[in-house]
Amino acid sequence: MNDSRTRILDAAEALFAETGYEATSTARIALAADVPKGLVFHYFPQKMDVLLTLIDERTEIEEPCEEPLPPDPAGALRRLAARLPLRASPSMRRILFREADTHRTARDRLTALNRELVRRARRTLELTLPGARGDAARLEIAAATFATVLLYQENLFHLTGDRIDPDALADLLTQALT
Amino acid sequence: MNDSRTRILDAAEALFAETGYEATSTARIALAADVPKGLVFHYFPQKMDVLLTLIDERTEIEEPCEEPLPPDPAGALRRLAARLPLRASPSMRRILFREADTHRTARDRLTALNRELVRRARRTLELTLPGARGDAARLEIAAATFATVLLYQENLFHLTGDRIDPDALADLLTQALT
Amino acid sequence: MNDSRTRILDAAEALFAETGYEATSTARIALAADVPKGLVFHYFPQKMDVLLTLIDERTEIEEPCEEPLPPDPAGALRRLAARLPLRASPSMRRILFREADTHRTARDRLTALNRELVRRARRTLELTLPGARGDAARLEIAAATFATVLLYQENLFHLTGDRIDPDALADLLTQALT
Amino acid sequence: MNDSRTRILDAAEALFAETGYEATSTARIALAADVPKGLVFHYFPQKMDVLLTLIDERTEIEEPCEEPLPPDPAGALRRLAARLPLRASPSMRRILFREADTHRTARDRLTALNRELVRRARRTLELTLPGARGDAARLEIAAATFATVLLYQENLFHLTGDRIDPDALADLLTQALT
DNA sequence: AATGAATGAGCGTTCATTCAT
DNA sequence: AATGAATGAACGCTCATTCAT
Repeated sequence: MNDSRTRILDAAEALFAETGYEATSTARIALAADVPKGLVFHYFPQKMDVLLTLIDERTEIEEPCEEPLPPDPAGALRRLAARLPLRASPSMRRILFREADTHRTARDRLTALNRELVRRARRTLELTLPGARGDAARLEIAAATFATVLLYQENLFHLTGDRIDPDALADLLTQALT
Repeated sequence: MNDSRTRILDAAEALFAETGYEATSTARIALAADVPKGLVFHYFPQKMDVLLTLIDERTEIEEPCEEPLPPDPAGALRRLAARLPLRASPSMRRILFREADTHRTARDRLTALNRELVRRARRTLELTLPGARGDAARLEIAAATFATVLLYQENLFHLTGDRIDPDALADLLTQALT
Repeated sequence: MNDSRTRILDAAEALFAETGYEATSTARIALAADVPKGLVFHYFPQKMDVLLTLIDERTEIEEPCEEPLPPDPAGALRRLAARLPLRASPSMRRILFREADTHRTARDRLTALNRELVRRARRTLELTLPGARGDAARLEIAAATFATVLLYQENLFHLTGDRIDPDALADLLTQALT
Repeated sequence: MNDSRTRILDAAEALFAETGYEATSTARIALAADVPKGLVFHYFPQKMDVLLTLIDERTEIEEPCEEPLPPDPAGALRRLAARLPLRASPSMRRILFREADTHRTARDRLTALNRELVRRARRTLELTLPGARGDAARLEIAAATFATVLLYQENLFHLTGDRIDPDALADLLTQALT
């Protein structure tokens, strides 16, 4: 069965997140996965394929679910934060951010994610704050700010040990727009 | 004179920014700097010393200058954004962000920058919005958000081509707190 | 049936001829033959067995046929050239020549071919030039030369695009001996 | 000094001749040369460069020396055989022949050599056998035959253990043309 | 007979680092 | 201070071969 393949991906995910793609050798991956070195290349002909497969199989941007929004804007934004449309472990997020700088596939995925996040935040605000629709520019800034903070949460936490509470940020931005 | 040393650092800065620290060999640095391979190790006994030296000599977090603040909060925040207290070339910024994830020195420098940014934003808001001092938590969120956006702006631009206008964000956050 | 076995040998023959035995992997053979990798080793327990089998089954040195010789020596030599007693495809000939340098089996086969060629040329000359039998040494040189040219013709053509016309060579050597 | 480089080339020459280029690992070369593995790549960035360098530096087609020819054609051909215009050890000749089949550089060198040999043999015969100049075709065959035998001497010897005496061949061909 | 996952030795190559000069 | 040959560990990857099914 695909036990070995999964173990290789698990090990790679952990090691890439911890030390980065370049600094992680295929031998270390095999060791951590407890498989022989050659097997890594049986499943992933090139080392890069391990990274691409991780991004492909372990980050997914969810379809927007169109269930009714909470009527209040802060509540709606809070729900967006809670259901960040990126199904990916913290490890995968770090990998995505780190490798986006040098690997197109990671960059493309991250770009798409950012775009989607902004789009949803904007839409949420438009629907729940009909009065603010007049000031499109302000609304856009708020959406982009919200997306940025959500996106870089993981990185920031790694830097400072602190997180910005998305709920509090949602409240703050809502207040700014009303 | 120290022409060679400077050329080595210049070359390393460009290469680290472009391909990352791990993927840049000392031989390539020497080649790009047009110095013999051995000379790199004359000035920097370990490859890591090149990175440390770059961070040490080419990124600097400015001392808080205590010149009088503009009286209005939005104006004061705007000035903070315009004078991001990080003296570093675009290349050095990319290096700092990229390597912060895996190299302590870069992380420490970036952590310090973030901390300083938050501190200044908080201080600015406290001084210009005396009425808001009562709600320390909200003020903190606003400061942290402002710092985060400033910090990751460069990254985001590299990803998406869009920037969040810091002035507009300053306005938005000010409004939220009043 | 033995469809797979034949396809493996066909693929190996083409690949060995094109890239050489050493530079052809069993995996490539399996791929070209459109059979699973494991099957190659089912039929040929070692990679070398593929080469040995090819030489064994696809090169054959013909038995000397003792049909009456043309009476004139040049005509007789010409017929020998026209019926080079090696039944083998162009691919197999290239394999034989190339691998003879390093693999005993190929060398043995090629040695046998050369010996047979010399033997026939000598015999032809002896029978058709009874007067020349006195000078065995010259006759031997002529026979060996004829054999060499026939043997390396293919190689030379591959190199230079030129062929030595065996008929003309037969004429020339005959004249030298009369 | 270049002691190591020479030892690497010496070792490679012997091993390539014995086992062929593909079947000779760089590790074996280093071992035989008694240098560390890494040094091979210091001098020859790619394994192929070892072969190319050998061909470049250790096979040389000499300029035709225009000293007066012996007046008799057989003597002149004999001298050509004795001074085969290829300065190359027996090892290098085997390498040249073997790798010519798959490596363009070796093929080009061998082609040039063959062409030059034929040219000289033709010229020698033309000068010493003015009467034969009328029959250019026969003269060409004789020259090509002589060149072929000289070229493949080494290979033939490896196959059969026998050599064709070039002097005797020179005599034979001369006789054929007179 | 047929399959493809598994194995580990070995390959060509890279590389940070050392060191004699 | 400056140089480039030397070094050997480690890298990504290939490969013939095995084996359970």
